[in-house]
Amino acid sequence: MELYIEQFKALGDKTRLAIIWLLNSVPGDLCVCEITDAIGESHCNISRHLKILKGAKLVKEKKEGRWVYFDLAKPQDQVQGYIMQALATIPADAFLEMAARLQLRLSLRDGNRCVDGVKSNNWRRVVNKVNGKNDINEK
Amino acid sequence: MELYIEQFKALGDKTRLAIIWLLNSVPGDLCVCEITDAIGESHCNISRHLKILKGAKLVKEKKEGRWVYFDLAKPQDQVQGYIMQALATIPADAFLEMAARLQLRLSLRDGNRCVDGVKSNNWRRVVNKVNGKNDINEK
DNA sequence: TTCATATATTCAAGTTTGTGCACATAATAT
DNA sequence: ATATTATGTGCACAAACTTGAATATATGAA
Repeated sequence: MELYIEQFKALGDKTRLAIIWLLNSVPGDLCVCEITDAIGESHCNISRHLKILKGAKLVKEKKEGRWVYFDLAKPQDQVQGYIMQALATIPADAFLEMAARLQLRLSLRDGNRCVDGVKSNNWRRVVNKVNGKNDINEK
Repeated sequence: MELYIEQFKALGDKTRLAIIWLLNSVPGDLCVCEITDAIGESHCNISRHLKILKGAKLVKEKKEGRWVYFDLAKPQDQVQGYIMQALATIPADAFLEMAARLQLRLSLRDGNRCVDGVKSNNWRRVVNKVNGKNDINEK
């Protein structure tokens, strides 16, 4: 019961729902800095939100040296199973720009692993290149 | 998107989750005062929580004179469908006492409609009678 | 070792939320 | 009309939440 409340509370936030949606949009896991650049918020904020999601057992983390990868957690019971299904069903409408930024960010990976920190030079370069063609990531 | 956030936020509260559970535990609808007596909080608080749930389109209301009945809302899309399924799956464990109070409260109905206000004399009477036998509703 | 970097945490605002109290509204009864 | 009753709302305040800035931790590189 307490866990359900914690889970619903964790999901009642724009940034955290965005994180969940990002994790649903890829087959594997995502690095903290990839999530940060895709959403475009400060890294400390993303870190905090990830901690809340982890506390609610909605995501699980895997450490690889300095990098920390997050993925959706396996449902602990039937209730959470339905919650995860609901989350997987959320349409892309409100997340199109963010989804494009994530794909761009994932193109920087090497051997399917993240090799760029938050707001790296590589990231700035590809963003600028894409911005020259269309207005992705434009405010 | 905003609606999903509002729905998750609405569900991230102990009292509101209790209200949803009560509505799931009966085939029909429930009167405000029945919900209030079953949960055992102040009527104004229950009223406010119901307003929040209604704003999130999780419950719908039906007015009958002075009495206002609430019921679970029909899902507006597939996401809410899964959310409602999750809610319907929440186990009774944490709500046993409350469920017993609701059944007792519903026994006061006349013609399947509520005829007693919050903390009525009838309610006090049946609660005292039951308390004489076991410790339901005991603090 | 020292430095750089990915991530986490502490602190201090500012904001939101939950609740008790009193009062307001609306519908019924007398 | 007045009284009663079921429900809703405004106010005030405490608790919880969100966030930016700075700082800390931890891992790897040189």
